[in-house]
Amino acid sequence: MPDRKSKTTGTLPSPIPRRRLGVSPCAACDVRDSALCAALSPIERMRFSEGVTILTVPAASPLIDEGEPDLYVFNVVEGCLKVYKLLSDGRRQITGFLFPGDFLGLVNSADYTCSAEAVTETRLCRISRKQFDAFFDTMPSLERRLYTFASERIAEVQEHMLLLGRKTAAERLATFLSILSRRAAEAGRPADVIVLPMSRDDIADYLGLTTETVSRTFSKLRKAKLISIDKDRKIRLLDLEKISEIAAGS
Amino acid sequence: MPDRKSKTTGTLPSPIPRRRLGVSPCAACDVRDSALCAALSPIERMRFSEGVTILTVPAASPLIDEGEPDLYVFNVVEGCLKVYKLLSDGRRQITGFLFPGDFLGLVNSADYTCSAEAVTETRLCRISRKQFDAFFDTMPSLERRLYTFASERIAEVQEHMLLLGRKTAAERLATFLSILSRRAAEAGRPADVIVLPMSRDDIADYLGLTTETVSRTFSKLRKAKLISIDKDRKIRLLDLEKISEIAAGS
DNA sequence: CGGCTACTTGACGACGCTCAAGGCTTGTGG
DNA sequence: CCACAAGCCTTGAGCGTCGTCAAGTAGCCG
Repeated sequence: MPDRKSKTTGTLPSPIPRRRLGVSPCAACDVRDSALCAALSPIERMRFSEGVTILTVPAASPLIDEGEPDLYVFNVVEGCLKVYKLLSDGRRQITGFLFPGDFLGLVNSADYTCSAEAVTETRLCRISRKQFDAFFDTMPSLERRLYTFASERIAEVQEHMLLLGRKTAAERLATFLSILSRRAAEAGRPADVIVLPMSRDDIADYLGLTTETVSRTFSKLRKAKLISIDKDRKIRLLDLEKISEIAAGS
Repeated sequence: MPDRKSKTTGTLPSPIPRRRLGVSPCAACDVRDSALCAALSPIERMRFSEGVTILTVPAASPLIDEGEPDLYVFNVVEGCLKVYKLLSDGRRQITGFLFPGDFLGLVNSADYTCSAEAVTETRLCRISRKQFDAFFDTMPSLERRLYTFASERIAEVQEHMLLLGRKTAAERLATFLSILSRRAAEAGRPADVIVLPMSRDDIADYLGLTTETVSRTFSKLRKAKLISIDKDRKIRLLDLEKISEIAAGS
């Protein structure tokens, strides 16, 4: 317990200074208009921000472990997280990757139902579950938005269940690339260039495959001239339409 | 569209008479204390019930189709539904089975994101999405409970993603049996006897397997003396502990 | 009784996994 | 600046689990 705590919260550098200055950390937040907090009025956001701590988690560091008490919820401000479940023998299923604007804490139970770990260095804003829940009573718009997030999340995981249960390796990877392409476009970046922050291992555990199969399938897509693979895990989508078709099950 | 409507709502027998009698259909509802409606006060329930229609869907009849406008939400009163997604070539993933007390409509988007079909003859209470949403504004407890349902649902599908992505056939089936056993116990029935309302095909599409594999795996569990298979899809769990162990990944 | 559907079982094959080796990049220390 | 180690990724060979195809059985209903 003590060493775990040092691992998860060991690197909280700047938040207190910021608050001491009387400036809400939310004021300069990059994701405040897309994240959960977009539901808050300026005054509400001010109140909200009093409970908020900004923390930075280095790449490959654990943030939460399944089974631990659900003490905090998080907004991702910058970077990338992976959320996953483990079997006792080490088999792992990554249930999702979280990017800026995403909320970690939709499942509200006594203990965390998943583990989470930083993929790249990740900046988060954190608030205690207790405080967060308390805001509900006075801010119905927050609860509404939280429900909207949960609803969208359920739609997403339904798609992912279809992928895991019924799609081939090529279809899975094509789906993965399509999703990231769409997210890139939504973030205002080009839809045909994708930077993968995560390793082949992570992709495999997200898609229910092995590293080797992911690697082979990348090669297959490359040889079919559907993608090109640059340095630094950068993928160029050469035929977005065809990739979408494969993703949908040809 | 017209013929679909006749299929989904073609068998609506009793609701209007009931309302005419001035008796809320909720008054005699079997699931009103476990379903979403448990969040409502008697007065609220009265108001709520004015918008409610009870309908009965025969076994194997479609209720909603993915892509159709999201016009209604449902509570299952009696029976069993399957909710699923299809690929264009017919591959199917059942994302869940719904039983009495379960809510159909957690995903709130313009169109249905899944199809649903009755497994056995199913009694449902239906309300228009529009009316349902309108209740939120005046009944915060309803929204709170809806969020609770969504939260629990997300926890469930995370488990199911682990199953689909990482578990073996035997582990999947053992997990399925464990879940149904727990539900039976929660409903006050013995935990070691399970009646499967759904076909082997449905189980296969829920677990990401084929009928044949499901059948073979049932046989394997039977030969290992972990279960016995009676008539009428009745399964006796002979070693609940061992089944749970297998479900968890041995 | 015949036909239908659901389920079971067998034989075979394929897709993806396991095991293994090798290449490439990155960081570190001599 | 280079040598070396450690990861990460790729590729190959062989295997196994589960899918496919097919036949057979059992229960149900007209």
